[in-house]
Amino acid sequence: MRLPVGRFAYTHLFFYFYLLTSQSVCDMQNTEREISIKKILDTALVLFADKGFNRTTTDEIARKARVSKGLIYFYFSSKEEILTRLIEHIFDEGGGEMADGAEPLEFIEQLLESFRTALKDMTRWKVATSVLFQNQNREAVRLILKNKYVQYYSILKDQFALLGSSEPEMDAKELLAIMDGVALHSIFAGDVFKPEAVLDFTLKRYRKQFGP
Amino acid sequence: MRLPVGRFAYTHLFFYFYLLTSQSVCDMQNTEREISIKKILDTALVLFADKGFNRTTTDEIARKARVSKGLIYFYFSSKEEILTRLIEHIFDEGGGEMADGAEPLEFIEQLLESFRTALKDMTRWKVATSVLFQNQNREAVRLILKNKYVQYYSILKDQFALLGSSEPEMDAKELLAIMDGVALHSIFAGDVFKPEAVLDFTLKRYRKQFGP
Amino acid sequence: MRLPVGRFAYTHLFFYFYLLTSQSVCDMQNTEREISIKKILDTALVLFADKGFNRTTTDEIARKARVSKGLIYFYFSSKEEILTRLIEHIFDEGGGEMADGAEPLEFIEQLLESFRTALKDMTRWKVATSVLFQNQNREAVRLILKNKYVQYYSILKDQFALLGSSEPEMDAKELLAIMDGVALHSIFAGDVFKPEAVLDFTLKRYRKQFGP
Amino acid sequence: MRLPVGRFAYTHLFFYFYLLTSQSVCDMQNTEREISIKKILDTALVLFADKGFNRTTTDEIARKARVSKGLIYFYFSSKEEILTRLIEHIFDEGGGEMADGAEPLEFIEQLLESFRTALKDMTRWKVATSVLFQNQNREAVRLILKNKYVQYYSILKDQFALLGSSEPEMDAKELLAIMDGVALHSIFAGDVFKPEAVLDFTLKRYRKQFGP
DNA sequence: AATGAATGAGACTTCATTCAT
DNA sequence: GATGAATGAAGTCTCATTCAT
Repeated sequence: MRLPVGRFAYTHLFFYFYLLTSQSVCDMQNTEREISIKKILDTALVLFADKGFNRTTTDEIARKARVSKGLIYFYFSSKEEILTRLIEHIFDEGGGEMADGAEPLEFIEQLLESFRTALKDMTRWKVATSVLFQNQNREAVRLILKNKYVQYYSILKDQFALLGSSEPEMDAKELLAIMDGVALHSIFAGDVFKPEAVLDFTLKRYRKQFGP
Repeated sequence: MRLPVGRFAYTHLFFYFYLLTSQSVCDMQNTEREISIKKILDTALVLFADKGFNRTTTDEIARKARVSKGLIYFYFSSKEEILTRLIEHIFDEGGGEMADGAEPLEFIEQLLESFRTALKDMTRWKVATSVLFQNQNREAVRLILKNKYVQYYSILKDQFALLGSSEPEMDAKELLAIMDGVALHSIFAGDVFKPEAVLDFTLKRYRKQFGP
Repeated sequence: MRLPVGRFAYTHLFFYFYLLTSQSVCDMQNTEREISIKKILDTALVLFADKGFNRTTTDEIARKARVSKGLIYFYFSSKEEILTRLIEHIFDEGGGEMADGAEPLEFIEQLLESFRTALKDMTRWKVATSVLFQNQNREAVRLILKNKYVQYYSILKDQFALLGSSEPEMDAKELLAIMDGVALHSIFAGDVFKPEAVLDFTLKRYRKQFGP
Repeated sequence: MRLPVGRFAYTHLFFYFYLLTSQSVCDMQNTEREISIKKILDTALVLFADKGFNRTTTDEIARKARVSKGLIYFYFSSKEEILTRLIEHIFDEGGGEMADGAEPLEFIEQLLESFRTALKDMTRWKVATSVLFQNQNREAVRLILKNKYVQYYSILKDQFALLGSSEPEMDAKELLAIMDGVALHSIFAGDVFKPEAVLDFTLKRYRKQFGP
């Protein structure tokens, strides 16, 4: 069985944003068109993360991206659309590699492992939340996040079902909550909280509960 | 045994904010001055929660609070100061009551119960993130949150110890993560996610693990 | 013959302003009414001189004068009226003493002497011009200045007539121009210009022309 | 002998400002950019002169210049910067032509003649004082003015020396004082004072004293 | 005589967006 | 494709003035 796990690791909200900022927004850049779009998106991403959506002006995006303001509106219908496209790109981005045909428990282990790795780069998280929370009341943003959430939740649910969980939905939701809760606390109290410890603790519990 | 539980309910980040918004910002309202300030703060709070700080205009605050725009600047030096004063009030607010001398498991039950109640008012949560992640305030706010976190984490840790947990620190941290993770997801996917279900699920696990 | 010379010394624009700032605006202060008015005028004067009319707010006048903003409008119909009353006070202020029954040449000598004295206090002049020029396009201010100018010009003209000048009007106007021109240049180039020297030079010319 | 008289006419403070306002602020106006900047500066100058800096609104500048309010802020960072740029232009402006190799007396005649012409346009003078006496600019402006003063004073002093004056420094200073004094009085009492008369009177005196 | 809370018109400024070239 | 000058609606904030007490 071949699960679409290659992309799974980026399911949850925060983790997605990590990737957002560590990679280039768009890898295709053959035509001039794509080069320009990429320049705009890359620049906007850094600025949105740094100063927030509202405080970033199209003027600054144009200046830093070394394109004219007019060109931005040639490719994007509005500033809002830059944000939307940015978020869509994030979730379409390829993720890390997951062992093919892994056992469910192994799958979760790998997931938490890569999550812990991501957590170590704290500055990345901050950038992510900055973008995320400053736009939480934008309906467009909320919808994307919600859809992605539902989509990936079902994958995790299946894994717990394969593990033999009696309430795979609940297990899936709880794990997602733990991950994002840990990420959130890392931002505020990372120095005293040691977030990775909780992930291990949770994993240990799964092993005891679902292991051989 | 008398635990300082009266304030416990406000431990975690988001829950704090719930209280902020569910109560009146300022209780003294004898003089005209205080009545006006209260009207402005109360109105601003709801609007910030609803639309975010940036999208709320002073014009709208004035209109909804039924005061003139000038009066806002008579009491607050800027829109930013309204936000600052709001945050200060949050952390000065007193908390609710916890059953005195409750059993540890009962204590956690009550905690999750009041948390679930808070979660129902979704718009309230929004103010928290909106306020928290404004770039410029972040460091100051982060410190306050961190201190609160550490302080209340120790209380929860003690409860798990009383329950007979072999790793009370981990249990405490995990529970806090679950709570804030649930809160976070409620914002984005509350309609499909049913956050309260996860809380029950977790509680059931505690009962099985620590119950009689 | 008794000329109204006691007041003459304050004829020209700048010299008037010197007195304005070196003396209290109003000497009567028996009743509470007069005390309050005096406090307001005195405070406004310093502030207008320091920051200019526009940049001085009624709020600041009230605060520094230790009266309420309402009281200012109880005694003055507008901020503009404070300025007008201030300028009127300046021109009504008593001046220095002039030797009674002095010879015309002696009269001019004394005039220039007291003018030179006033010039020494450079900061005073700056304050004067600050108030004066910042309000030059206010018609009310211009009218007061103009009337005073005409009034005192006629006194000086008479003195030159007594001296035997063939064109006393021209002599009077020229002398007034020299005085204010000297004052003006003192502000900008006082350190290199030595304004008092010009006054002596002019006086020497009068002595040669009109003297015995 | 070739005196650097070409620029002499702008020696004294006020006269400088006349030129400022009688000429276009910026001569280059090829590109659209320069045309717009010129429109804004020219309009602002007239308005500042007429109503003073504070009473001139950006709205009015935009309306009279027939550009949008936004365009003003596209080229100038603030209303204050318009003022600053205006002052800079003043001192960069080239001056009029003086008859080459003129006799000293002729030179002074021409000087006073062009000065009298300048005086006729009263509104022009106002911008000078309005601009000059804004508190915040004073020190910077004062220095520029002082340097110009010293520089051109020396030219006038030489002319009086050539005329055979026994005290050319004093004559030079006195003449400069008369000119600026006359200008000053023109503003306040121009309608009754007839400033040009004094200039003729002074010139007549020079003719009698230094003429053939 | 005195207070100070309250008002509202209008100021400066910002910035997403358009459009002629 | 690309530019950048131009727009104008909307925002924050100021402050002279009023008015109930």
